Amino acid sequence: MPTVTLKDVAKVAGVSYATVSRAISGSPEISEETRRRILKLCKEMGYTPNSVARSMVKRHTEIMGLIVPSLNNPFMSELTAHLEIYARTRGYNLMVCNSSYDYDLEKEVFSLLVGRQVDGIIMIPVGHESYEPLNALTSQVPTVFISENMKDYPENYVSVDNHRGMQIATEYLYSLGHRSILYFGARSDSKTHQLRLDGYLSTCEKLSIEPHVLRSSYTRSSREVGYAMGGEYFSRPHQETAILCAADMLAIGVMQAAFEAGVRIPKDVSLMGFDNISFSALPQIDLTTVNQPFQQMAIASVDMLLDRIKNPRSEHAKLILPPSLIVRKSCRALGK
Amino acid sequence: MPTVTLKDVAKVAGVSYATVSRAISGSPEISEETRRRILKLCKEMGYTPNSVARSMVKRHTEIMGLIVPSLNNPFMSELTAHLEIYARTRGYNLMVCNSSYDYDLEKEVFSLLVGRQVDGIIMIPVGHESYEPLNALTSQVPTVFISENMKDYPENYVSVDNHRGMQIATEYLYSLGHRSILYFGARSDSKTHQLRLDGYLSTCEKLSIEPHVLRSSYTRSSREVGYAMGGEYFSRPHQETAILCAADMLAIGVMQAAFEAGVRIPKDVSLMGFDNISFSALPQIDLTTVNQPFQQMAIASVDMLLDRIKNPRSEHAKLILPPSLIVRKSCRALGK
DNA sequence: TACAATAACGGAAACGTTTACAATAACGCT
DNA sequence: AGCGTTATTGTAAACGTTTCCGTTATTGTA
Repeated sequence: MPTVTLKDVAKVAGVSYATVSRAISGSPEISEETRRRILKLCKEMGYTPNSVARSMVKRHTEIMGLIVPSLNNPFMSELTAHLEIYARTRGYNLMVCNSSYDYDLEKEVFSLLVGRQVDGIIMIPVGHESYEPLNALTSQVPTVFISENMKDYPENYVSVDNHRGMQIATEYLYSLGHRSILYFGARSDSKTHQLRLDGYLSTCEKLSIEPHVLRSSYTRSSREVGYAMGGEYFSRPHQETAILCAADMLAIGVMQAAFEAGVRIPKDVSLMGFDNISFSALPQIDLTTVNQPFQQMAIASVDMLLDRIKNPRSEHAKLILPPSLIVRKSCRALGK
Repeated sequence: MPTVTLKDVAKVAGVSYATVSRAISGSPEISEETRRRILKLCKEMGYTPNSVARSMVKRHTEIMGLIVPSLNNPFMSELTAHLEIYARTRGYNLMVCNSSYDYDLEKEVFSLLVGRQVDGIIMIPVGHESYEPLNALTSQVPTVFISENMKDYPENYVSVDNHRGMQIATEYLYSLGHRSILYFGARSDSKTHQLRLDGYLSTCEKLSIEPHVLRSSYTRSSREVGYAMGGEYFSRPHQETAILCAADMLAIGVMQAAFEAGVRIPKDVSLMGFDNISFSALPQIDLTTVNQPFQQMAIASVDMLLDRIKNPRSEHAKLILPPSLIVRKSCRALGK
């Protein structure tokens, strides 16, 4: 409890505390002999540098803020794990905040984090129509988004190629013989979902098949939403042979609704997701989906942020990672 | 980028910066008039208090450290979410670290966090035989564990009553007519798993049925481990009518193995888990299990930590929350 | 009117570091 | 011997707050 400081060490070492500081910081302007002596003393006295004091003078904290809408969603938590682990290898700790899918809360925690003097912020934004209101915030501290961003407000972000991903998915379904494909999406106020929808729509056009879109009034792609949408859909007459969901969680909810409605997957209807969260690999779920390269995204995000911290005045950066198809058992080929 | 400080505000307000400080901190020794004037000015100038500087003089950071073995496990991530949200309502931010189930890494990040001057640490420990090696660490900063702790080294912790939970589970299976119950557990070097096993064992004895225990050589209760254990089990002759798993993730893995081995749940064998992670409610899984009250545990943990921060010299505290039975569809009653 | 009490504010120290600058010592060179 | 270098160390300022203490102005009281 009685924390030992630089001064304490200096006192018993009989040197000035600048010397002690130099010993620990690995400064060259100190003799090897005294360095060893002091380092040994530090160990003995149980000295740990106070990084708050250090941050005070160095003007940076070596802390990154992370804002996520939720941690219950495996997509977020898996990403968070990668983020934290990689950031730590680069000497940064993560201060994590839930925005709970709340737009105001998101802004609030953002400000909170800049007050905390984080060196930068990584943010998985809740769905926004526009990023404009965030600009006042992001000008305060280097920020990178994980997810697409509005074109009219270029910012730094890394993302999977959502448009391409849905194209891949749609084409896959088409190649299986499906001509009537229903798209299940959340409300499109998020750029991510807009791009996914566009990917589907444009591919339909290219393939000359008619698009069918069902969009939830909710903005979140949760299991509950998928369950509700699926329930309603299956309770009415329907003729689509495949359902393409904007997110795995949605698909898992749909699967649940299908199960309860007695429609079998993939026998009666094929089902695809997007994200490739770990649970979609469960044999009971076994969802064919589009992969997001989580770890790559995490690494790219912190690298990008690091870059912007070093070089805040640089051009806005973006990195769009390629998605890939993960074939499992939730889709079947249509006999003619 | 040119951050505005107290002094800047003071300068344009024409007061000393002590006055500005008083205005924001809500000190009584300032006139309402100047306070309003200064607060308005702060808004205009976009001043945000530097909490690093504040921490420097106040000697606390209002930051809690959180150490978890993993975030991929829904048990951890759900808990983490609750922890963060509740801590924030109490004015604390969370610095999250993965120990990656690595004993040495756990100690390393612990030290890292105390260097960061966190006011306290909440820790979900990787399984330990003994907490003794941690004592050197926990003496440095108030710590509360989530999970049972060694009896010989009393520490602060909150936990679900693991013993009682397994007792409930075993009795439930018994009440369904099962007399031959297999216990699937991870290697027992964690107190949690020890207590769960004991709960099973003692209940077997009470009920006069013979216990059957299969323990993994791995310490983690992951889906992969459950899958491997289940695969091996189902590939040999077996006669147990029910399998009781030490954790939901384990059970989900077993379920996968059962599926592939052609054994149907609950028709051929009943299956129970422990934890009640959100995914166990999926209709495709629908696992009967024992509930851990996540939110209660989260709230209790930060309250307990807050308490110890205020009062470091107090008695060690512990809180054991009652588990409850969650009946779903993975167990069936045995006809005689 | 004089004086004590109080309200409002300013000055300055302190928190534990880093670092620019100054100081000293040791050394090599001419 | 004197001087410039260099290596090593010390001194002190700075980072942005909070807070103790002192000062001034204002008010109330006798």
